[in-house]
Amino acid sequence: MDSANFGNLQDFAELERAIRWAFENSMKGISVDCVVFGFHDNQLRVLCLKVKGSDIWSLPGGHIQLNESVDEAAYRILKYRTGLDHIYLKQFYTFGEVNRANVRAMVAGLKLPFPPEYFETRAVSVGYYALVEYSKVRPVLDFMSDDIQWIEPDKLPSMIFDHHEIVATGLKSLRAQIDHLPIVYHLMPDTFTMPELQKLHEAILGEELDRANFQKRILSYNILERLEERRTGGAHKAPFLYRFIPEKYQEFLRSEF
Amino acid sequence: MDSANFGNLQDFAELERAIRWAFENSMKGISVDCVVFGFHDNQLRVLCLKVKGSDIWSLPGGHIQLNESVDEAAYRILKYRTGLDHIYLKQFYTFGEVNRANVRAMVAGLKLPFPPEYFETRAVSVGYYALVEYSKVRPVLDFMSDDIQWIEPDKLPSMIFDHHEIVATGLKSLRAQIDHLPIVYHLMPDTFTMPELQKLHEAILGEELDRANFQKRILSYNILERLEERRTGGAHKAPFLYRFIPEKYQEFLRSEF
DNA sequence: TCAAAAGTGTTCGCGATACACCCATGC
DNA sequence: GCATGGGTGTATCGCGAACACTTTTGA
Repeated sequence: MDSANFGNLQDFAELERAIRWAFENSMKGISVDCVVFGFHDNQLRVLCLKVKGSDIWSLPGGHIQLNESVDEAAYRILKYRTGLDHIYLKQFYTFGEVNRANVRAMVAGLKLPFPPEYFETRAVSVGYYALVEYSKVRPVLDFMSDDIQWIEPDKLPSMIFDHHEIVATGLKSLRAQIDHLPIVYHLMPDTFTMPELQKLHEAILGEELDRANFQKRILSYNILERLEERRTGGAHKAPFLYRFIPEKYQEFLRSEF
Repeated sequence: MDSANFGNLQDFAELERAIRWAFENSMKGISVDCVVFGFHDNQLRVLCLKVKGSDIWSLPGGHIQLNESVDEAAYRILKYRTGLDHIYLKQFYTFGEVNRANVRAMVAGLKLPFPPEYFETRAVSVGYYALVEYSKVRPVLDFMSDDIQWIEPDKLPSMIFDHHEIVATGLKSLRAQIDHLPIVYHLMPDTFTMPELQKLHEAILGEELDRANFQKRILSYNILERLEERRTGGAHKAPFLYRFIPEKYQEFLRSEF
């Protein structure tokens, strides 16, 4: 085994080996938590895991292995949870309150075959937010989680530790970014219409935008290609389909800094 | 002893006790590093420590005690180094590359009376930047440092680990902040002239600003009080003295968000 | 034919920029 | 008096907000 992966474990012995491996090959007292944003039904949503045998939910997260950077840990955890590579990922804040995450207290009643030292009484967590295309994600459960859902940030259920605050802070960072960077193309399917893109921006910002001005602003970035096709089916004028041009996007980023 | 403090130690035995105490009462594998900005001689400067017995410099930093948050650790370290309380402090990034900080390798030749486990082969560091008033700081040396200097960010000497990158990233964050927040009042003395404030902004941004427009923009924030006095002595019209009004500043912050 | 929604053009106002002009001070 | 630099006013430009008008589509 060369990476912490608790999925598809055949039996308890194998699970125990995996946990032991993770303990021995990970940094202590520090972890990574990810706010994974997706867009579905005109709503911005966050990927949440239900902690097995409880009504508490958590964000996908995990420890940092000794042989990987913090960024790499975030990528690995996301690949494990979503099946996606090359995700847009951004570190936004590190959470370090003394009592924010007492794992040892949390697992105390579970009668696990490990000494208490395996679990931390305190951990600092580096928060990342990810932008993923909802339809491409195949959420993965494991021995710690018995449900996984896309939930709107303002309708979160009871969350473990300070994960509620982590989502709030991550959303704030995303909002601050979107004002001057068209990063949201990571959240859209390959082709989309201008009204669809506008709905995404509105969902992130939590406010309505002017149609005409939105269109002009986005097109002025010169990172979109208008296709010949249109999206038919609505009882109205068929909107054009657009596609992001990654090379132009890179060019735009360079011109900004 | 209730906090890590290596200053004014009477003898080696006491120093040894202090190090042992810090080892036993601190989180492992994680630390805090601070980019302390000051303004002097019309130059933005960063507080740097020279590592004892070497030509390598470092930023003020340290470990996080078990009973304090990461923010509190940063405040404690800064108070220890500068003597200042109530410093403006902002977390800006967490540095987590695998090989960024191998303390064990660094101290290997020093023949210290501690087993290797006392020193980390890997540490993640949470970066903070601080804004302080140069003239009020009384820099403090200790057993790890034999010089302390205010150095311009683009004239840094050889720095330990990735501290060069930490300064660069911190400066970038400060620049991004200053565009829409007049936070720099923490860097100025109680009273100052408009040209002096402009020099500070120019030093941070690395570019010249228009005098008239700068004045109008700053005054439009309504956080400055113009005093009756003027700064005399120059071979030219005597400029007005100004003072920041903390209450108005707080009011401005609230109106922005 | 009509309602709904997309596409496009025009106007307005504010804020940033550039720059002009006057004022005070030491040499 | 004059060079230097501070204080203030004004013209202009660009961008975003607001909104009107046209076009297309399914029902």
